[in-house]
Amino acid sequence: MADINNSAKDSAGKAASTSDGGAEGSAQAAAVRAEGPIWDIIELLFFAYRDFVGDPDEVLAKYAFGRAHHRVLHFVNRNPGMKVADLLDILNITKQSLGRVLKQLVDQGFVEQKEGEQDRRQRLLYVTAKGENLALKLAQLQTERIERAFGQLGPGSHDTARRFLTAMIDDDNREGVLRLMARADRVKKA
Amino acid sequence: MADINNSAKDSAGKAASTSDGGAEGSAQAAAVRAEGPIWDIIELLFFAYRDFVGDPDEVLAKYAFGRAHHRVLHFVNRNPGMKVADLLDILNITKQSLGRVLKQLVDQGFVEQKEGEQDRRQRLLYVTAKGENLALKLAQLQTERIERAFGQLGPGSHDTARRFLTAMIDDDNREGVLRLMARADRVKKA
DNA sequence: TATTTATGTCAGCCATGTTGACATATTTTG
DNA sequence: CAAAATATGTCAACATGGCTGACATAAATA
Repeated sequence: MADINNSAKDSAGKAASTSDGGAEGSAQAAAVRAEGPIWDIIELLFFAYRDFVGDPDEVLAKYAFGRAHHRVLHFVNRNPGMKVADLLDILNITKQSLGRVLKQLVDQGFVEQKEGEQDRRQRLLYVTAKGENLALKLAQLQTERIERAFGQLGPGSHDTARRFLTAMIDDDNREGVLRLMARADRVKKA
Repeated sequence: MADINNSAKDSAGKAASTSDGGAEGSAQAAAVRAEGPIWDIIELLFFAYRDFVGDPDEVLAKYAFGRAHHRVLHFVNRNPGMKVADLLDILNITKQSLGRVLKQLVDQGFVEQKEGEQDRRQRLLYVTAKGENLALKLAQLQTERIERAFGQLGPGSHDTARRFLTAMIDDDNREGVLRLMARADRVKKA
């Protein structure tokens, strides 16, 4: 409630919404809406994401790294042995852009590249111990925020958050993302 | 900048309270987890947000605008009559950075500035009809994605998404954001 | 052998963030 | 009222991290 559905209904105050009358939830989603932007989610995504990615910034600054380094470090840590081309696909940037930050990470000993065994053209990417350390430190900051959020919400919030975010991904990309994540978990376990 | 206040402490859920027995919520979050990053949410936030902000890009490109323009246009549309200083606070950028994109939006007739009535130093910001048009077009794209997501999830998903995202905002920023959003809704209705 | 593939690199452009210094008009204050 | 504070704008310079285009190299593959 709070906003949208210009249906003249009021909403006023009521900040974080407590339990809310359950009735309108379904009616609103299926029938009532259908007109006017969903301002609350649009704006909350902006603010939530801003704070979420803001956490690691101070730490990164100490290494003279930016968010680009963070993204690279994150995915290499999560997918050890990945190809440069895979990383490019995930990040959706050009190899020139990647090259810059990757070179810094390699030069400073956070990431290393190993020649592929079957295909020696490949430079498979791995984090060093130092790199894993930093990746974990950054992930921990973000995890604390997520846990604070889950702590404020009820049980099952992890699952609903995951389902919501998953549904927000491009239809023709969702499977790929989920496969990537599943594979990362598998590899990490080994 | 921006920065957080983290500190791993605080969790006492207030503000978003769940309505039901909060006991298990906190127990689960505090006791059961407590080790290892929450990789899935971290990564899903990355991918979901990437697709979410990616939608408007094509449209913006037609006007030779970028995401910076989008953000300005969005908040001015949502908060007509806001001061430049307010916008700077929300966007968390310098006035020089804002100045560039704002000037373009004004020059091209998407935003206009009016002298404040009580305080004539202020340049209050308003979208023009043209500006509102574009803002709505962009918001509509994002709304469609959100609706697709809600359609895939059950009823009540709007509410749970809102609560999750709200809880992800900095503790010492949440109230301000909610106040801003509530005020925007009020003004729009008038 | 010829071609394609995986990767890297040089050079330069663009968008958008930053700092610092300063200008101008207006409001507030001592 | 004069002085200080405030709201905004602007000039100049710089950093980061995107981009394109062109080209180089080694290795796999046809």
